[in-house]
Amino acid sequence: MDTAVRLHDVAPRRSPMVHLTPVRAGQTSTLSDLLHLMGAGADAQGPLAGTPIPLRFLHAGDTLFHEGAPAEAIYFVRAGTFKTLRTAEDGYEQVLGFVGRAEVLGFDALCRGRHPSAAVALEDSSVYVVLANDVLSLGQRLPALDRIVHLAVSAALTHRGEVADVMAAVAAEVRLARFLVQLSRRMAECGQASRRFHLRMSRRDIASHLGVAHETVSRSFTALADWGFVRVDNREVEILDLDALKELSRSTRRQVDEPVRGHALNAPGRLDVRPEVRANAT
Amino acid sequence: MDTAVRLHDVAPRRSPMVHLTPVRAGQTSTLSDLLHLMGAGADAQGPLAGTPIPLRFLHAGDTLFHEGAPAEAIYFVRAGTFKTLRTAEDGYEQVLGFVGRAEVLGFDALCRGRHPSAAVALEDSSVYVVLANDVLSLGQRLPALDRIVHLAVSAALTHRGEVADVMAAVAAEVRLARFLVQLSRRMAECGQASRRFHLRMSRRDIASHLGVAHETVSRSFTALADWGFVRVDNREVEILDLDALKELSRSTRRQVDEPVRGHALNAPGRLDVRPEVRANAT
DNA sequence: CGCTTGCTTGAGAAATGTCAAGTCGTGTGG
DNA sequence: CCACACGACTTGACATTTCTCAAGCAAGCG
Repeated sequence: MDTAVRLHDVAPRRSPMVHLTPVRAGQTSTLSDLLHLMGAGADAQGPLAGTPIPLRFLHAGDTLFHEGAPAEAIYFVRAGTFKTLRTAEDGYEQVLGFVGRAEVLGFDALCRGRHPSAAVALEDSSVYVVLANDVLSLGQRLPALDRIVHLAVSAALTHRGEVADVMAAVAAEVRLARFLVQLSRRMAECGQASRRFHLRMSRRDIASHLGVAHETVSRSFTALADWGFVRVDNREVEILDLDALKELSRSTRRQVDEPVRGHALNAPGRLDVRPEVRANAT
Repeated sequence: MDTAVRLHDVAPRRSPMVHLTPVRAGQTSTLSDLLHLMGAGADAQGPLAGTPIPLRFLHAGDTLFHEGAPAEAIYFVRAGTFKTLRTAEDGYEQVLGFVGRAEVLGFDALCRGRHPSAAVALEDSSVYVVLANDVLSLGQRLPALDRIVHLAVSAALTHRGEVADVMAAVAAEVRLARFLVQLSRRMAECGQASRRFHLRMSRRDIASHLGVAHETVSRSFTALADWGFVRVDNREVEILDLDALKELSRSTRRQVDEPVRGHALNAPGRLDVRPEVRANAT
């Protein structure tokens, strides 16, 4: 009770305007800066290192690119967070995922020439803009760029694969648990606090991403909090028991037949791990 | 009734051993062949065009690479079909997607050095093997290779984005409809028959991919057939009314608030479009 | 010929979707 | 500075759907 401060004032309400290399809107940065961001600082040498790379600044809610827009460029997130989404005819927004620092955006547009999904900033953000044509031509002359593109895209592909895991869980609390564990891990990878963080996205966005109704997300948050796994205050989340959260996220759809030739010790429904859970619900 | 032949004997039960450049198991092909497969035949010139590219042949059920295996290479599907999946601790297989001809496999392993997912052949198949190291080095010397890698990966990213759409639908029939529409479109893109085809995957695989129980997939198939949208015989599927199927797949989770500023003409639940549906169920 | 695997169908229980109401916080405008 | 409106979030109650368990059928294989 005393270890944790009031969750309210932990994170700034808006755009924690990160302090990086002092660059202002409209100003361009260099290829060297981009390589540094992507962790390829060692390769940031050579004659092309000074090649200017445009920056683009966005405010919370701004759209980086719309669904269906022509593929002009790919983007590397320098600061901030984005959501990628597809909008159905009736206006329903299907959130495909959330993208943060040092991740790539818009690469999926290359194959068809148009963006299959849109990207919207969830907070004040900035991105490096690499024109679609330059991706190949620059990459040919500077292997380091080619390399970071490969790595970033590979990571994006991995990340989108994890979406299926999140959406496949039967119970809504499991989906949320998986989402939080994933988020926590990604925060840690970015060098940020992984036990307590500020959700940049709304409940509705999370709901869409998990494939459930937003009311269910609310209820699931409450459930996780009741079980003592997390502490939630609006968009402020503190993970109290990461192990329990991971254990919960291991709950899978029961594999009906083919009882895992060998040991069947972990076969029974994982959901019963926490009897209190369903018991309290009664 | 007479237009359609008996569905049984339409497609071969096993491996329709495509007749391409006559290559036998163990034999290696050339970079030029790979470029041709990927639709970059025009660029299949130059001194490196003769660079040997190993081929690998797999039987139905064979594993191309396991989850967690070191990233040794990426693969381009020359013939056949694969499923990519992640296996949970209790043995549940989460199917991430299905990959066919001219598509890339294993690229998501580059960023971490290990395959985050496994790939299993659903029929007798063959793939071009490009070693992880060669992806960069060869790509540097041969822009055409770099290009097809970019395009193929972009397509893979797009494809994984569509998985969310499939899994997000509320009703199971809608998920199946979206899956079938997607499959039909991809078949067409490969130059194959898009109105009638043979499912290479089991009901269980489909179920995992859609995020529902396999019994529900069965019921959904029956439902689609009852409505006259498709005709199903085991794994043989014939699409009778593609428009209806597309219409059904447009059903989205109802967008509760923010009634799409402007026109709300298409707001009401799409599911009521087919009254017979729920009516017959009673 | 029996076995295994894949698929279908049925029935009950449990979970979520949906609709509805109400709280809270924020930004706007008087 | 305050009142107000608006959006985000929470919680409740009910209908609906799916999950789960079970049984049965058909086909392929040893």
